[in-house]
Parts: sequence; C-alpha cells; structure tokens
Amino acid sequence: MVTTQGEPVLHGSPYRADCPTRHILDRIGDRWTVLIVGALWDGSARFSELRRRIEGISQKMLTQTLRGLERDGLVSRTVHPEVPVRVEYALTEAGSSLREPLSALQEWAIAHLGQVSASQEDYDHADQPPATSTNHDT
Amino acid sequence: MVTTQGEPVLHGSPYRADCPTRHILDRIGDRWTVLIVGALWDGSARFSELRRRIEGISQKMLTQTLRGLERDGLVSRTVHPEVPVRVEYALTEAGSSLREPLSALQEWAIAHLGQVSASQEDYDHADQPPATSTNHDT
DNA sequence: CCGAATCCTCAGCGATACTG
DNA sequence: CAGTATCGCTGAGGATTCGG
Repeated sequence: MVTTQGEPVLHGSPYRADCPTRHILDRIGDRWTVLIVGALWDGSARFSELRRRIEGISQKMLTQTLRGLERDGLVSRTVHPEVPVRVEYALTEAGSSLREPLSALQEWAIAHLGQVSASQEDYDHADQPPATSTNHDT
Repeated sequence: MVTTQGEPVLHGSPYRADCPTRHILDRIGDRWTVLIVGALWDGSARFSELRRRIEGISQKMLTQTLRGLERDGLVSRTVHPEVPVRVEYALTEAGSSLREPLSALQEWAIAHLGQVSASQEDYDHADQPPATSTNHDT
C-alpha cells in the first residue's frame, strides 16, 4: 500500500481517510492483492502454483500479501502436514464477493483504456511543457 | 501509485502487469486520486477549494494528482484569466463514469468492513505470533 | 516445499521556499 | 491564488539467505 499510518488525523473533512472506501483501497490498492485474488478465482492453489500463476511476484510479497488477505478473512490458508509440507490457498466467501466490484472496475478499465491512453498522448504532445521537467505520470 | 515501470517484463503469465485492470489500479490506487474524484462529485471546484475539501492533502500532491487525472482525461482544468488567477477543476464524462465502479467498491467496503475488522482481531489474537515481529498490515 | 529474516534501493510524499 | 522546484524522510518491496 502507500502508507496508511502517517495520517495527521483530520477532523471534519468530508473525505477523511477513515472512510471504508479509502480503507479498502489502501488494502487492495497495492501492487499484488488484486492479482492474487484474480489468480484464486481459478480455484485454490498452492504457494508455488500461485507464484507461477502470477510470476512477476517475489516470494516475499506473495507471502506478505497472502498474510494480509488471510488476516482480512478474504483468503483461507490450509496446511497439509505431509512430508514435504503442502499449503493450499483459497478465496473465502468474502474474498469471492470481491469479484463483483472488481469486475466492475475491470470493465471500466477495459472500456476506457483506449480513451485514457489517447488523452495521455494528447496531453504529452502539447507544446507547453514548462521547460525543465517532463514530469507527467504520478 | 506504487511503481508501475520497474516491471521486469513478463511473457506468458495470465496475470500480467499490462492488463487494463492492473493499469487502472496503479492509476487510482494511490493515496489521493479517489479522494479527489470523490470531492469533485460534488461539482467543480477551484484549487484552494479542493484543498479544503480534502484537507489532509499537501499542495504538492494535489497538483500532482490533478495533473495525472487531467492527463488521463478524467478531470478538466479551466483557467479563468482574471486578476487573481482562478482555476476550476471538474470531472469530465470519463471521470464521472468512474463513479459507478467506485461506488460498487464503496458498497462492498461498507458491507464487509465489519467482517474484515473482526477477522483481523481474530487473526491478531491468535497465539502463534512467531516471536520477533508484530508484522500485520501491509 | 513453504516461509521467515536481513539488507538495500528507490520512489512517494510531506515541508519548505520561491515565481507569476 | 495557483502553482513549481528542492530536500529529506520513510517504507514498499526485490534479492538473497537460512530454517523446518
């Protein structure tokens, strides 16, 4: 996530950091959470399998993000005490329910990506880059 | 956003970083974008007004995030060349259309926040904190 | 095979100061 | 009022290594 705790604590602003949406975005706004949830839509998977499914993820972040999801009750973790330990991860009901709003976002993304990209091109090719910096993007 | 460009470039993974959803999440996953969009649901506003509406935001991040949104074509920026310069920000059509999926997320957040918090409590009160670290949260 | 611990880099973001 | 430029801190997160 981005930071989450450095908040100076506000008072009466209508867009405070403690609104549920903000909270959830802090939770799923990181690089990997959504990808893991997406990977688990295909069914439960073991640690290594998840690593392969997502591939760009490091072992550390996979573990860390899975722990977060488990803590939130969105993902279940089942240890099979076999000889080489086997661990299965799966979406819980709550985790599965995330699919709805996430799909909405996904559809928006698909529907608007072209337009957004075009707008970016347009913006970047404008002729008033105030000298010094090419500081587009966040 | 989180990083977005350090990607090692993958090849055949089904959850590549270049999927539209991932892209959009990188865009709106930062600390302020969603808050600004939310603040503009109430109608257009000037720079200072936005600062007041959001309040926790620094001048730098407000400018930076607004630039990003403008670049993406989600927010329009209108300069009124009056004596003290006046600048109005407003959502574009595309920006407004974000309200739908964002509301879906919001509703999910509201519906599940309690459950998630409870799960966290539960998780944290488990009796196997492997010593050293209290490393919950992302 | 699953994961924890350590190290280190780099970029998000706030604070501050300066322009038009 | 509406920015832009610079500096410094902090923490996300990749690489690597060790344990069960």
